[in-house]
Amino acid sequence: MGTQQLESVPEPKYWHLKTVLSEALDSEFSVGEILPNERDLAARFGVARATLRQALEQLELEGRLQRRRGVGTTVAPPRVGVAVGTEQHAWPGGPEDAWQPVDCALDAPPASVATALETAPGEPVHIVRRTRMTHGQPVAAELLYIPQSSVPDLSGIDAPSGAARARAVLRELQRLSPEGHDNAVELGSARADDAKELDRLPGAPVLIVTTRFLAQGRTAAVSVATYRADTCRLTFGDSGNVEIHQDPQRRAS
Amino acid sequence: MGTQQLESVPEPKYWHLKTVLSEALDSEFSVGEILPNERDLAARFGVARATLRQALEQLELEGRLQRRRGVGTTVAPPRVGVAVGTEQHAWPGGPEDAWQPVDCALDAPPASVATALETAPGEPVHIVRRTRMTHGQPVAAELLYIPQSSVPDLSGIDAPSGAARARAVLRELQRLSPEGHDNAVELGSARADDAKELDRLPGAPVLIVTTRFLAQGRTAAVSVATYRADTCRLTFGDSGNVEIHQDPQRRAS
DNA sequence: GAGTGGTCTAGACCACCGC
DNA sequence: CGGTGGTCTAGACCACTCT
Repeated sequence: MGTQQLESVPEPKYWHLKTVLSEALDSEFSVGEILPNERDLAARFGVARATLRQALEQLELEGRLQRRRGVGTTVAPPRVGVAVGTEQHAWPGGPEDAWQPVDCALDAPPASVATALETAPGEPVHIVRRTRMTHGQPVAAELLYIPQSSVPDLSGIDAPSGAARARAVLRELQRLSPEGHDNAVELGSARADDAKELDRLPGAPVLIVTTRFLAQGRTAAVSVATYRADTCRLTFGDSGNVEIHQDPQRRAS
Repeated sequence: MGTQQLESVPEPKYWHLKTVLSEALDSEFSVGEILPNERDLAARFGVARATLRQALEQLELEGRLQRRRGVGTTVAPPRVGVAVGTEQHAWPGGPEDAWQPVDCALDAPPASVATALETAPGEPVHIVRRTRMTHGQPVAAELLYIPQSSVPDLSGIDAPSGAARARAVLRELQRLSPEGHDNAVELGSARADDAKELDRLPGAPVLIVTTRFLAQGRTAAVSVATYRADTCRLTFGDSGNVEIHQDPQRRAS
């Protein structure tokens, strides 16, 4: 055997590519800059386009790149921190609520939500659609499930649907006395309708935050929010509003 | 043109495939069951293997499937809920700590961690490696960064490294009075070493939980934990230990 | 050794964007 | 209309696991 084994543990090409590109991004590119197109990049590295794309996909997953069909691949800005589970998000419709109501309907929720709400399967509940913006960009789409028993005094509302009715439902929900909430975070892929609102393609990776809102000893509402995984870092501030900004003289009073 | 357009809005094949497979998983398969191999499945649906794999990848991302090289594709069990940011995880080395110390070293942390710890760039800190198990399976790997100033009385410890030293460092860390902590969650891909510990391939999707532990008005330690995104659902219990178990007679005293 | 999923190639065409 | 990323094909070989 005159040939020599170049790598005893050969790492995949796309993995090596990803490393090389990642270092190039750090040193030779700045945020917003446009990369060469995929065909050129593939040729430059001597690999098939599919292999290059595998590397780009991972870098996009990690929030390093942003790719848009018909436009090109750009260097992504650092992920934005989005507060979840604090006052900002504490109770739907509250004064510091970061969500914008979009629509409202009355329909049967998914089985898993019905279980959490302790409603009968197929029993219709209020479904409020909301979106959340940060820095002018949509970062999350939400479905808020509110059983009719949580907002009993809704008879006087004339708006049958739309944002006006959504606001009315949230206002009624405010009358309950909050007893807390809990969250769960998991990875998912964007449904077609969420993808549209988030300005992404269907199937894009998203962080799904499920929140149960508690009042009067039971679950008063359930929220299923899908956040763009490429651009968002979800923050859970359990220790007050601690800022990371460099401000060495800052001190609690 | 005698041909007829089958779909005026043609959704991608892999997307349709994913839907069909997802429904089949619900109705015709049970947890742990082995699916036909990729070549057979692709032939059965009349698509290339790469296209089928695109659908399988998404289903794996959503936690519906589990694929293992050399073995096959199986139906995944529901994601396990993993408590983060509660007493279970509150302070490293505490009585209800879910983590197992593995190793300990003294080295310079990444720049971002150094900033959070307010240490000089390049200044070595204790780096404790830990793993977290649930139901006998590894679900997370962690690097805990502890500045030397947080554990000043470590001179009497003889173990220079290894799990014994890790436990000693954690014990010293316990002497500080905790003032809280905050978390951030984002999507990432597994580094080679983490992937090995998590029994996954490098690049597998992971949920990265960054935790700052506060004591004496400063950041006493920083934890960077990578959770398997396919099998884990991270839970943040902000409302006490509310159980989901059906127990209608349960009531707070 | 047989069978599985993982990687890689060299093409092709499509959907979308901006000019 | 030209250029971009997104989808898809039909192969090939490799790394791994199990028997």
